Amino acid sequence: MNLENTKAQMRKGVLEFCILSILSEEEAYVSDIINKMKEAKLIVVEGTLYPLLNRLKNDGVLEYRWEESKSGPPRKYYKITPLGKAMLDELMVSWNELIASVNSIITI
Amino acid sequence: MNLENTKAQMRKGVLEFCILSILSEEEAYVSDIINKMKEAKLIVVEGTLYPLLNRLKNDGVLEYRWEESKSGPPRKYYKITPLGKAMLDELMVSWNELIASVNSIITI
DNA sequence: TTCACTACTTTGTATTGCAAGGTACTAAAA
DNA sequence: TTTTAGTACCTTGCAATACAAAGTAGTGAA
Repeated sequence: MNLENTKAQMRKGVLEFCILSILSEEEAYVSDIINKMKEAKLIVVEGTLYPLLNRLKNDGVLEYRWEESKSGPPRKYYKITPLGKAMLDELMVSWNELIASVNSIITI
Repeated sequence: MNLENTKAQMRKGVLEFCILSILSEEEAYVSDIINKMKEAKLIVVEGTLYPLLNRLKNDGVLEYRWEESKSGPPRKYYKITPLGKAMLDELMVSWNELIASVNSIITI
């Protein structure tokens, strides 16, 4: 048995979807995102997030701006692009379809 | 944008959960599983399934028996073990928690 | 100038889904 | 008998990616 592993797989599956969703509400930098995910009981760490955000930026679904901070180095604030919004809309559909699919399996 | 990729990630996340769920209902061999997943609109292929079933067997959550076939080589029929049932129960909880988590994020 | 804190970045590893190709069994066709 | 078709199981190699861990660099206080 490897419960934690399988649970982690589930969590990973919705990672991008959740991050796009968070950034569709308001700008955020990495620590903000980690905290918001944590509030929703979804643990995610720096080493995961930086490459992921970069990937999403390269895909054109996110963009960022630098902002000075009073307590340390400047921060990269990410926000969603119109293309990202479109993708989020489609992922919302996919997420609901996935729930329906899983539901149809577990209620045989 | 890389929608198909992200959708695939979501699907992967629930793969083990769905397979355990299917095998908790009745024995099945690989083609059965592929077909049942397809009915639920979840595509999965041989190359994914064989290593996965083996992994789950090694974890003690699945077991199998051979059965002769009239139309070809013998088939490996998999079914869930008591340990697998226990895991499935926990995954069911995790799945519902994940839905709640994602829900709390997308309805900010 | 040293330390603590914060933030961004990179490297290395392990997992794993999947395409593609391989082996082997049965039975029917040539 | 040999070939072909169909079915089923298995393996190899690759690419994606989450994550731990270590690195770089900015600010301000001790």
